[in-house]
Amino acid sequence: MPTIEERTLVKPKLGQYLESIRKDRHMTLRQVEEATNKDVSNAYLSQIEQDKIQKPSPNVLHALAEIYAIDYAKLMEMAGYITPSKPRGDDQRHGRVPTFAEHNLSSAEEAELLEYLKFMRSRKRRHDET
Amino acid sequence: MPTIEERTLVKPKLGQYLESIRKDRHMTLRQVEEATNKDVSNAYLSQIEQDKIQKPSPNVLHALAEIYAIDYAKLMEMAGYITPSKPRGDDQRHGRVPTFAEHNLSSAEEAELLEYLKFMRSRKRRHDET
DNA sequence: CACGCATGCTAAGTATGTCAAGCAGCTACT
DNA sequence: AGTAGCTGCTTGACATACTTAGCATGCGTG
Repeated sequence: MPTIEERTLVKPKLGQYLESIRKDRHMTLRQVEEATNKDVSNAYLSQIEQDKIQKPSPNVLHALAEIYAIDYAKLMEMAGYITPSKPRGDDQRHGRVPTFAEHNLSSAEEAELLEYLKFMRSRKRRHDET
Repeated sequence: MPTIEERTLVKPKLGQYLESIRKDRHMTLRQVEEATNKDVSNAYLSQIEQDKIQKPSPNVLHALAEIYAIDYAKLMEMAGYITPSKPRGDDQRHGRVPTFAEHNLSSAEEAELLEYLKFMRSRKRRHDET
């Protein structure tokens, strides 16, 4: 299936945008490579700027956003990712306050509890529901 | 300096988490595949749940977040992506929405989990083992 | 001129996300 | 027995992000 009218949907390309930003900051490809601590190699950045890479990974975009001091989410959008873009101040949907919220679960504990929950439920086949 | 030991740090894995959510929603791999309009194949979801995929693409995570009605940013974070909402600094006690909020725990399950948490912590006081 | 050497770029390779197809186990029904 | 339908899972192939080494051009020096 041909995608719907690619031509009319041509948005500002990620590559061009990134190149213009870099030029604006008066940086070379290798300077950016350095500045990002090799997170983005000069060769790779070149490919990105020429739109040879369709979707650079979010982490790469983040590195670039940081050193250029531009908006990470904007880059994500340009790259075709769906941005979380929810500064959602609104809280949980169900009024039920999660019991484990106050328990300061460490990540490891959380993992273990999840495991145990899985075990519990797998063992419970018979009478589900309350 | 990092307060916790990174090597033994076991975060709740993305796969484990996704599997528990799917089970909680009483869905099969293929149902999810259908629900996401084939954005996520059942085969691939299986691999994700078994942590055979290290970083599923954001778009895949978004599809899953949508049908499970869970937080996209949380999945992104779990997958190791940097989210626009800065997680700056080392936080081992992730402050975000608690994992168990999405699991529709029955009170019986809640009680049992609490008990198990108590047990875990009493056991860990002396020995911390994987 | 030649000799660096910095800049942007490319070619070829590696790593890994993703899918189509298919397999093993299980349940149920005739 | 079969056998049909789900279930989760694996495999083999492909697409593409990403790397490493190197190229070509320019731009200065001695």
